[in-house]
Amino acid sequence: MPLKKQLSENLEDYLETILELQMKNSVARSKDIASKLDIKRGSVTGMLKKLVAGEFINYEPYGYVTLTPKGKKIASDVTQKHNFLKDFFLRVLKTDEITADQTACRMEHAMDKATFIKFKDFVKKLDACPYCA
Amino acid sequence: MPLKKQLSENLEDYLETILELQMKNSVARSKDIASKLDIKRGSVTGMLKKLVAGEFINYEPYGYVTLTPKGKKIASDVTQKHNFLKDFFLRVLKTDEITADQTACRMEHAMDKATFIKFKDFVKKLDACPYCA
DNA sequence: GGAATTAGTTTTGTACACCTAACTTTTTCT
DNA sequence: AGAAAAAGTTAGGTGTACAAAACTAATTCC
Repeated sequence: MPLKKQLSENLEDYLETILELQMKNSVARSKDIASKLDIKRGSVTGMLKKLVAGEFINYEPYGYVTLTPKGKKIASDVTQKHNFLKDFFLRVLKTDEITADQTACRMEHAMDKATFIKFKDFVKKLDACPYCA
Repeated sequence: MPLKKQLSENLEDYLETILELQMKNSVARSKDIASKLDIKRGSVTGMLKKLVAGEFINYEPYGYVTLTPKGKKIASDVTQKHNFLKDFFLRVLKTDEITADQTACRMEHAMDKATFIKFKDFVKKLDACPYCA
């Protein structure tokens, strides 16, 4: 299995979930990843192998999952996008919480870094606007 | 092949492309769909079958592709989202044309109807803002 | 410490969306 | 009309990501 440069949206979601679980529980367990992503445990095992192959996580059978620096970087970036987008939907567009979260979850993969930076600047300016706010 | 209620992002892209080709060339041809979506002709045939099965298009082997009312509705909705998002990236965030188009193409599937309406209202307000504009 | 429970793994199979290559139909051109 | 080119189809194969079910390892709890 050759090392891939670019991760699928899917694997990004795994990394995001792993980071979240690490934060909350200090370690990420296969079972919890499965339940967060709403998939079966058996499917997780296979995906973890891919993430190991790509050196995004450290993992040995029956062990805990931890992020490599490379994996952590990606997980952080995706999480940041997620939170920022969610906040925008919630606070600016005033959607409900669940929609905001779901939409952010799908969009976080669609926005490249440069566009995200521009978007952040835009929202910052917006928040300072006496008319729009 | 059972009729599916909800279309995959992929099939939405096909419908969007078919509409675009219909506009431009008055009819949509398999070859042009393939080249627009950057896939092989053989793959298009299979996807057209699915769209026929779901009653999103009219199509018979070696014939032209036309959208059913149902298919046209979806194609129009997606196209509208695409154009609006692209305009936002281009005009408000000031990204380059290609990035705007690509990002819109990925995001158009991620935004549900209600959120899109809120987003449109937001941009309208924004355009009227003396500070932000 | 050994049985029961829980967690993790493996295997087999499915669905989707694509490709290649060979084939057939249609169109074009002389 | 008939050959050549273009367009479309079919069949077989790939990779990704999932499920179900049987299996194995690890934990928990008397």
